[in-house]
Parts: sequence; structure tokens; C-alpha cells
Amino acid sequence: MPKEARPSTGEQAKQHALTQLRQAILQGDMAPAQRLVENELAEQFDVTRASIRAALIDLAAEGLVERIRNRGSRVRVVTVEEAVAITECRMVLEGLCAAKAAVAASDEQLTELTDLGRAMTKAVADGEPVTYSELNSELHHKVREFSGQQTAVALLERLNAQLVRHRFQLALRPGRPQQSLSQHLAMIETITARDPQAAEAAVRAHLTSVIAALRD
Amino acid sequence: MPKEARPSTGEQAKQHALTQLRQAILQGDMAPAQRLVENELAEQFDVTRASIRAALIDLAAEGLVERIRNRGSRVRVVTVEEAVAITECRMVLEGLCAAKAAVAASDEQLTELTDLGRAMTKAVADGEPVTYSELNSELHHKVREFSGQQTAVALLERLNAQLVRHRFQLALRPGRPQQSLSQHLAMIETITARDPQAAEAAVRAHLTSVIAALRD
DNA sequence: CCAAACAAGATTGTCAACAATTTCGTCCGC
DNA sequence: GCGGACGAAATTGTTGACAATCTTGTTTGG
Repeated sequence: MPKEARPSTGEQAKQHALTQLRQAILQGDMAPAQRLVENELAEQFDVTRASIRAALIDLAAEGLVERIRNRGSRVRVVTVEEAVAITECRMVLEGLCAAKAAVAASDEQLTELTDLGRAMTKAVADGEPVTYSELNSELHHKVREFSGQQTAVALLERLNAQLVRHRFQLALRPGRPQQSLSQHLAMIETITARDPQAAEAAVRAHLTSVIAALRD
Repeated sequence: MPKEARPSTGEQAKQHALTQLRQAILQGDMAPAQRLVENELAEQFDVTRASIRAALIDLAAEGLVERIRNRGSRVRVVTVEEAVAITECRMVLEGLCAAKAAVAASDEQLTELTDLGRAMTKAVADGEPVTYSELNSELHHKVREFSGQQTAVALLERLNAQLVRHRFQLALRPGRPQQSLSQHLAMIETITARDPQAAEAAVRAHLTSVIAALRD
């Protein structure tokens, strides 16, 4: 059994580096458009440069970083226009997932959704935007999970990863939670009612509102 | 100026290898589930193993090949279920593109579509399924292009790459062209009428029919 | 005769040094 | 004082060799 405390060297160092780096970017530890120097990252995460390199290539494929030949890597900045385009894709794909979930989810899973709806209502009433934002993510995640649509889920995860900054910014806007709560509850209602078309429409209405908010 | 006749060594050898390999897979030169040995491919394409390796990693990110640790790469086989799931995603994303295209396309571009529709009608009347299949791809491609939705287009290209085998199989089925022609013409009509909702509905109807056909 | 262990071959994963390219500071000529 | 060119430092890209791992064929004991 190899010592796991210091995964500096190769076995799954790449995976380690990739996970660390991805989370660092998603949490905003790296400033937008910041240069990512391979040597620095290698020393920082205590892995070899090759591992960092492989991780950066993977992240570039995910759209989280941008690589320019002989010029290095930067964290990719998503313009508002791109964020809108991405959210439009999210809209149709999550609509598909919701419609599927309305048909495929089990009764226990539908109960989870109604519980989540109550928790979200409470979070808004108590004026806790952070909690609400977390529950929001959980709701979207559960809908995707219940749909059983692996392909769409994979695509959505990639798309969402590129939006963390804009999303975060949006969640803290005053008055926004109240505005989106009713839309979220409508999503839950239509899915638990096992009405695919209504569920898709509800998701679309919600994300159309998100797009409008994104545009300021 | 370096000699371009023998791009064996590294500069853009990776790109060369990647393109070659991708086309080989898409054209079906590689049997499904065939093992892809890095050394063999390196010799076959006359590039270094590192280039082949990088190309395989990229193709894995595209979903065209499957990589298992210490066990090599294989061309990924898409089951019918997966093909259906992928086509469902295509359905909503192409629906989005069609709706966008109905609004964003220029008048010249709409003319291209009507011309394409006439050509498709003629191909069916003349009983040329191969020509029809090519025009079919061209139509879908143009709709995506005219939408201006870069994100959706990128996702769709990835999805379509995984379906070539099933698509090919489907196009040669007797009676299928006649069946899909009217749906394609409906797509063209609704887009040229600049009616986003009808265009999306037409695309969905078409791909719903494709899904049904996929299931045999 | 069969099963399990073993060994040889093949294949992929990793690493460290080297080469190519870009960037930035400096110097020279005008 | 200013523009362009040269050169050094920094950074990425590539190569070849080595190590780890898996597969396959053979042998040995029951």
C-alpha cells in the first residue's frame, strides 16, 4: 500500500492535479484571465509538470481554460453574450431533462422535490440568499439526475462549469430570489404532476427569466 | 520553410494525426471496438507516439474513443439506447438553432434553404439516397450555421460525430427518404416564414421520427 | 485433465532533459 | 527623444528512455 498522504508522484497525480485545479478555478481562487504557469502550478500542487500539463489539456477540452500555442494557459473569461448563448443551451437541455424526469422519476424522488421546494420557500422567507442558491443548485441537479438522460447531464455539467462566475453574481442580486422562487416551485409542481410538456415549459420560462437577468 | 511532405515530427504532427485518425474512425476504416495500439498508429501515420497519444486523448474528450487505464484505447461503440439519448439532445439543440435561424438568417441565406429543398425533392424523385443523405447533412449544417449559436453548434458537432454509423445505416433504409422529405420541407418552410416556434416544432417532429426509426 | 501460479511479452504511463518559441529589456542609430 | 533590432530570460513543446501494469502462454501440482 503506497503512502497516500503525499501524492506528489505519478500514479494518479494527474487526477489529483486536475481536481484541485478545477476546484480552484470554480471557487474563483484564480483571477479571471490569470496566467497559469505550468511550473508554478506543479510546485504549488506538488506534482510533476507533466501531470499539470495533462490536467490543463483536459480543462481546455472542458472549456474552463484557454490554451494558446507557446504562450501558455489562462482561465477562460466568459463574456455576457457567451453566457447568454450557454444559458440558451441549458434551457433546452434542462427542459428535456425535466420532461424525462416527469415520466421517469420514482415516487420517492418526487417527494424529495417537494421537500426541496419547501426548504427553498423557507430560505427565501428567512432572507438567506446563500442557502437558497445552494438549494437551487441541488434542485437543478436532482432534476437532471432523475431524468436518467446521461448524455444531456454530461453536456449540462460542462456548460454549467463555465457559468459559475455569472451565476454567483446573479444569486446575490437583491430581489432575485423572490423572483425565481415561484418559477422553481412551478417546475416542481409540474414534474410531480407527471406532466412532461408543462415541466419543459416551466423550465424554459425559468431560464428565459435568467437570460433576461443576465443581460442586466 | 520546413519540408511539409513528411510531417513525421512534432510541430503540428498532432493535428495531422488527429485529423487522420478522426476521419479513419468516422469513415469506418476502424472496426467497432477495435483496439488502437499507439505504436501501430504512430508507425502507420508516420508520427511520434506522443502525437498519437495526444490525439487519442483529444478523441476521448470528443467521445469517439474510449480509454482505459493501462489497457489502451478502442473505438467507442454507441448502443442504440445511447444513440436515442444523443438524438434526443440533438432534437432540443437543433430546435433551438432552427428558432434562432428563423430570426437571424439573412434573406440570401433563406434562399439557399429553399434551393436546398428543391434539390432534396429532386434527389428523392430520382431515387438517389446517397445524394439525398448528403443534402440532408448540408441542410442541418446550414440551419446550425445560420443560427449564429456557437455554443449549440459546438455541442451538436460533438454529438453528431458519435452517430455516423447509425445515421449511415438509417439513410439506406428503403422508404426512409420519402418519409423524411416532407419533414425537411416543413423545416425549411417554417424557417423561411421566420416563425421561430413553428420551426422548432418542425425540427422536433423530424427528430422524433428519427428516434422512432432508430429503435427499429 | 483441470486449475492456479508463474513468467515472458506487449502496451501504456511517467519522467527528466533538451529544443523551439515567445516576451521583455536594452542598446544603437537616426 | 524615438523607433527598430538584437539578445537574454522565461515558458512551453517534444523527445527518448525507463517504470508500472496488464495480457497471454506455459508449467506444475492436485
